[in-house]
Amino acid sequence: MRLRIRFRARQGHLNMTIPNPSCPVTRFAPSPSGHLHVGGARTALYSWAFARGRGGQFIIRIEDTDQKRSSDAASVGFLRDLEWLGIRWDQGPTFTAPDGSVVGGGANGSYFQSERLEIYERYFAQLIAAGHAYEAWDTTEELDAMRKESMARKEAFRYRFRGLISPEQRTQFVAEGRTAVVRFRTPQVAITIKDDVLGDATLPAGEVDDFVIRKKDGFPTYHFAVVVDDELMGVTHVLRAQEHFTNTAKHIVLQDALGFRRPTYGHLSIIKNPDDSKMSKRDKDKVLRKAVKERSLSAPPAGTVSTEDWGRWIGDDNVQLDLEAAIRLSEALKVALPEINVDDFRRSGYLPETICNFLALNGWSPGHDIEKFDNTFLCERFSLDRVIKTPAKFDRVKLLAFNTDAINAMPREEFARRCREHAAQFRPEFVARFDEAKFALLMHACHERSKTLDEPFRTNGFLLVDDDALVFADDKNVRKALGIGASSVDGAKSGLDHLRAMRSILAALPEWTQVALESAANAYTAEYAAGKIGSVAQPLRIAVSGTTVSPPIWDTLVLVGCNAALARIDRCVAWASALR
RNA sequence: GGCCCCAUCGUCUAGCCUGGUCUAGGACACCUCCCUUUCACGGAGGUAACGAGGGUUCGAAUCCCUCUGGGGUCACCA
Repeated sequence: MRLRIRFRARQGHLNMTIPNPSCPVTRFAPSPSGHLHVGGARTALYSWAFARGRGGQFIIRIEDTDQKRSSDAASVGFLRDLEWLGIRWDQGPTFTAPDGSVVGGGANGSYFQSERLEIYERYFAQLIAAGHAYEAWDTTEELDAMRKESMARKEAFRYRFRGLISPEQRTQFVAEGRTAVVRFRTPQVAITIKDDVLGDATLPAGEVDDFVIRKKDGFPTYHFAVVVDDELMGVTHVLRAQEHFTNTAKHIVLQDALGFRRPTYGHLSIIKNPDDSKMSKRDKDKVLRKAVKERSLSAPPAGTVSTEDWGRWIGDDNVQLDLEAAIRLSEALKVALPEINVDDFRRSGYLPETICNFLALNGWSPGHDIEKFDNTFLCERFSLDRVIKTPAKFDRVKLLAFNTDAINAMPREEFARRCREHAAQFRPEFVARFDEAKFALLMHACHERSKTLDEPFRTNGFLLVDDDALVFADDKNVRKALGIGASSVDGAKSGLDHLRAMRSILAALPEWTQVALESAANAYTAEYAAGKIGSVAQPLRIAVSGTTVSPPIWDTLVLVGCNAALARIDRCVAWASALR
């Protein structure tokens, strides 16, 4: 059995760290396809906090044994998202953080499974020599047929050892062009899984079949690689998604056959969507596929997805569109993409510390009605016995409330600084449009009413449009504020009348500042609007922003600027006059 | 379907292990009122849960059993 794969790196993997039993070693081991989603982020957070709070080590390992689905870009994305959340690894792929510090490295590398093939080979050989594993030559078609047969008998298909083949038979298979996989010869005994979250569970004998440990392409399967690497990297505690719970039996029999130690396991319940479906990294694609199907589209809308990508994507439900393409397609199809990935939440302006806090609370609680805490507190207090066993729904509304609280509690300068960083990445048009002072004013004006770092930009698009291009909303609120369609009571002035009057007053102002604007408006209001500032402010707001919602009006007027404000008022007066 | 796991307000959860202090606490959402130049924030109230049925016990959200409901898993994916 000789591998034809070239090893990319092989440094360091013989230096095995002997863990101090009092210091736990945990790991987060994503497979690099798609993006880090909130479920994975929570697993990473718990694993990190568990090790950190106990003076242990936290490892990142990239499980890229599926050549078809793994990508380097995804690996980098995972690392970036983790680092952004404040989850830093003691060992793992090296990564340069935005602040310039380097995370990762370590003596137990490589931390990419695709670079550890040589190691796995040794253990395959060990297992085969001991009679714990054997070559199996079945073709995919043969296996499918066996599965079908089992299904017809209403039984679960379980592959069993079917006796050693003769050397002649083996030669024959090779001549036919067949390639063998290696299967583990699972002992037919009951297996007890010890789990610090779910408690212990015993699988009856015969539940686990002779599963594949080495694929045709020479790569180990997940089960094999995870067992070998956890042992070699000295992992003491494995926290992972509940979908792996039954798999643990496979890992246990493998560990026993290999003479490895058993880590302590903790399986975390899944995180669900509000509609009870499983929250998955494929949810966005699911939404898009549904929309495509409903519209019976046979080709991608122009400018969204390349024909090649489209074909691949349509042909295989496991294929995910990259984010940019997904966003373009969602806009073309007019459907909203659910926020699933850490990256989605960052784009939407959520704070990493809030995400961590909220994620931690989704499945764990410190007790005593404590809800708001930081990662330091989490590390100090996190324990497996307080992890919830039941699946939880991810409540974006509550997350937003947490984010709002965190933003409101932030010092003004910090809010401005972080918004600017956000804008630099996601809203460059605002950075380009405003000078330092005006940008600061926008931040100040929006701070207390912002729920995310993105909100000052998302809600104030009117600041960017040309005066000629501003669209005035023709809705109930606008009509009411302008007095359109209403008959005058006792000769009182309408909002539109106030707007016309204020136009002249504003045009004559010696300086365009909040103080000057406000005092001029107050003076006018006292005399002509019975002191009701709202009846004057709202028409102005509509004129410069197009709607009845904007930051505080005097700030808004300064942000828009004198000339633009007057031009907009003129346009608004003309527009509203025509409405009557 | 086989196997495994789970079960408190609409949602996230505290309480359960070590039965009484639980006429079940907090948070988000929702409703009412107040504040207010819009939106948002904020303030004061309010509605709202132990899945069902059996036990055990003086006493059960807490312990046991059954049912029901939910989840996970049965790949050469992880």
